[in-house]
Order: sequence, then C-alpha cells, then structure tokens
Amino acid sequence: MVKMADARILVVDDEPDILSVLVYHLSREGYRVTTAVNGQGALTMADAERPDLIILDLMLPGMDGYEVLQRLRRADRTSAIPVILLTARRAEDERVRGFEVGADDYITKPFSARELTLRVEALLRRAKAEPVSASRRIAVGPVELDREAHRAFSDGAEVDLTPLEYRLLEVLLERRGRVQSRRQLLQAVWDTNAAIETRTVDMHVARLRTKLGGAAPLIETVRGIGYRFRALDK
Amino acid sequence: MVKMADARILVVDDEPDILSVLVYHLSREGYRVTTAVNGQGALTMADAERPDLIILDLMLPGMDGYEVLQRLRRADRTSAIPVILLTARRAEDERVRGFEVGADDYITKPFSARELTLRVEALLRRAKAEPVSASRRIAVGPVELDREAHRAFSDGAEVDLTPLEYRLLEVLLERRGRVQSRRQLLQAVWDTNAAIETRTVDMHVARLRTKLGGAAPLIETVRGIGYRFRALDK
DNA sequence: AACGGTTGTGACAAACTCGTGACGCTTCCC
DNA sequence: GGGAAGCGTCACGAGTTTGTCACAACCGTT
Repeated sequence: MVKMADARILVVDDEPDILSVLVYHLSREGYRVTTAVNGQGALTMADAERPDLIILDLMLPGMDGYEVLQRLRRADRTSAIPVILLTARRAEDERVRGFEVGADDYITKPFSARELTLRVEALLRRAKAEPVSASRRIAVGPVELDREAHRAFSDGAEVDLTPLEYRLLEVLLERRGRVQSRRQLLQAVWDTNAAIETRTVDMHVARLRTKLGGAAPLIETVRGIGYRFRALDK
Repeated sequence: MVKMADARILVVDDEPDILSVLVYHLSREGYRVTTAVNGQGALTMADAERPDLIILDLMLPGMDGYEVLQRLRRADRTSAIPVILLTARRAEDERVRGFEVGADDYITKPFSARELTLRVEALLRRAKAEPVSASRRIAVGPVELDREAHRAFSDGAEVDLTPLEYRLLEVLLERRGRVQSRRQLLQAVWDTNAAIETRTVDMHVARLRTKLGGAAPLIETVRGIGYRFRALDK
C-alpha cells in the first residue's frame, strides 16, 4: 500500500485537550498538521495552506462547523478538500445534515486513535485516486461515461439511459464514494428546488441499477442517508 | 522534441497487474488513459472514444487481440488509429501475423517503462505528421463527402442534397460521435443566431435520414439532447 | 407571371419519460 | 415479538419529446 504520509492535515477544534490529542496521533503517523481554533481561522488556513484533509469539530465558538463546511464548499480553491466532521453528538439528523452540507466522513467523540487514522488514511487514499474529473470521460469500475458522446457503458457494452438516468449516473460517478442524500441528488439532478418526492429518487436509482446490471451492487444504499456509488478506482 | 501529452490512449488488457502498470506509466507521462478488459469493450471504446493510440494485448478472454485488431481495421472510424500489440510470446510468426493484420508496433512482455514510452511517442509523432480531417474527403461508414466537388455519397451512390442538407451532414460528420444539441447545430449550420425554431432541425435531420437511406440509423437521436452521427462497423 | 426547387413552421400522432400511489419486504427500535 | 420506518419494485397515466405530413413562403430562372 502506498504510504500517505507527508499529507497535510488541518485540524479545527476549540478544545485544547482534543486538539492536542488529534495533533499527537496524526503527527505520530507522519502527517504534517496545522491547527485552527475557530471558524474564521479555519477558512483562512484552508485557503492559505490548502491542506489535503480537514478535520472539523462541529461545536465551535462563533461560526459553527456547518457554516465553515458550507463556506469551504462554496469557495473554489477549497471545495474539493475532503472533510471529516467531529462531534460529540450522536443524533442521526446531525449526520444527515453533515453529509448534506458536504462532509466526507464523520467521527463521533470519543474516538480511538485507530479509528481516527483509519478514516484519515481511507479519505486520503480516495482523494488521491480521483483526480476530480470534469473531463470528457469518467470511468469507475465497470461503468463508464462518455460525456461528449453522451453515452454510458457497463462492462464495455453501451447502456441506453434516459436523460434523467444519465444525469443521475453522472452525479453519482462524480461524487463516487461519497454518500448523497436524496435531497442532494434532487438538487443536483433536477437542479431546481423542484417539488418532487424524495422517494422518486429511489425509483430512478432502482432503474439505474437494473440497466447497469452486474452482480455487485454498484450503487449502494446507505440506510437513513441516501446512496453512494462504490469507489472502485484502480 | 514535441510534447505529445494530452493524447488519449486506450489500453486493452485483461490482467489487472499489467493494466495498472501500463496506466501508471502512461498517466505519468501526461497521457489521458482509458482502459478495456476484453475485446468487445475495446471495440466499443475505440469507436466511442477515438483514442489517438491503442495498446492491445494479444491474449484476451473471448475475442483475442488479432480479431479485435481486424475489426478495428475494418471499421472506418477506427481504422486509422495506431495500434501497439502486446504479448508475452516471442515467436516470430506472432509478430508477422500481427503486422499482417495491421499492427503498427509490437512490445513483448516483460518491457521497460522506457521502451513503452519511446514506442508510444514514436507512433504518436508519426500519426500527428499525417493529419486526418479538414481534408477533401470525409468518409464515415457508408457515407462519404467530397468537399471539393461538393457531393455526397451513400453506399457509393451519389445522393442529391440541398445546400442546407449538405452543410448539416458535413457538420454532423465532422463532429461524429459527439452529441450536438439542436442549438449547436443551428449555430453551426445556419451560422447566424438565426431566429429559427429548434424543431426545424428535426425536420432536416429527418430529410437527411431519408435521403441517406440504409437500415441502420446513421444519425442517432439522443433524446432530450440532440443528434449524433454514428459510424457502424461493417 | 409561372415554375420547380428549397426551407421554415404548425399540427398531430406515436414513442418515450417520469412522478406517484400502492404494496410487500427488510431493518431497526423498543 | 411487534410496530414503525425505510426501501425496492410494479403499474399506470399525464406530460413531454420526436417523427412526419402538409403547406405556405421564398427565391432564382424562364
């Protein structure tokens, strides 16, 4: 496995104890760690340092974690940086909201050093694997999309998709590996804040699954959250 | 030395290890690499993607490399793409057969990264020296256009086209394989930002289809988007 | 002015797409 | 174990998109 050390990680937390624990473990793994103790600092740091990963506590004085995340995602320079949210709360809707705003992963306090480093490694690996393709062609596992030709392939064979199915697949592929809530998908695929039942997304996911075929479920269901295209990059 | 990066290369191999080695080295050189793991996928891909170069393993499950190559050479759209054959076998007659079928070069496993990139560069340079289109004649599948004489042929027989139909066909042929929205076609064929209904395009496409004849739909409809000219293997 | 050919548009039918209610199954939680 | 919530899937009808016909406007030529 490729060693991911040398990656730069920005840790954002206002509690000194937690901050130091995080810095300790991450440094030990060989990451270069920088810190911020509030939202404004986090944004400044993210923009200046362009870290490879951000670990962000939800509870911050002033601007809270959600807002930091939202601003990160809106800014061109930082919108692609993977973010792990950190929270003491376990509530389900916290998670949902986090994913909807664009978090890539989630850690609840208390956490073990092992859990931390595992998730960090996983995210860095994934980020490296996907060179953020706005390109002509997206390929993930057996599925491919030729955007110029507007064609989709599964296992090399062309798959006939309706316009909506095509867009849905495109969005899922672009955000492969990340959970997308039904609402996010609605927003991305139907673009407007259309008055459409979220259940409708299920229907189209089912249609896509059928058309793409294959034994392994390429589009995974994340119960209570939404869907995720399996990240199968080689 | 001219930098050849940005060229698109299709790599066809069923062994994951070899595939990833190839992809790694080629990506490193700046090429845009796509892959296929069997013959059928390779053909589909070659037709859709129109890579600048194909690296083709002889040993494939199902349809073997020779057959893939033969079919490539028979298809108008892909017949000019340089192909490098890849094989573990050293036998002389393998090489001979490969060249007879239309390979441009040959690499035996194991190979060094340097050998690979040298041959790729050489072939791309050669291919670039002879530009394909903007020429007097465009031929795609059964359809041919003689631009100097301003005449069109289908299956060898001349087709009588109106000026507008001719321009529309020309545009579609030049951008074959890519979807063109009705608006794009209007812009390209009627050039001005003419105040013309987009539905009018449909009408002319229908007229073209009728005149070009043939069972196979040469001009494909991409529902919700527009039209795309397609070349079919013979 | 008539004529033959070309081109744009409205109209309509056919084909296709897509949202939704319904229902049964699974998973989760108490 | 039982109920509730989440999810997969079927079927259907309204709505949209496309293929095609017919026709009128236009244009250069006779």
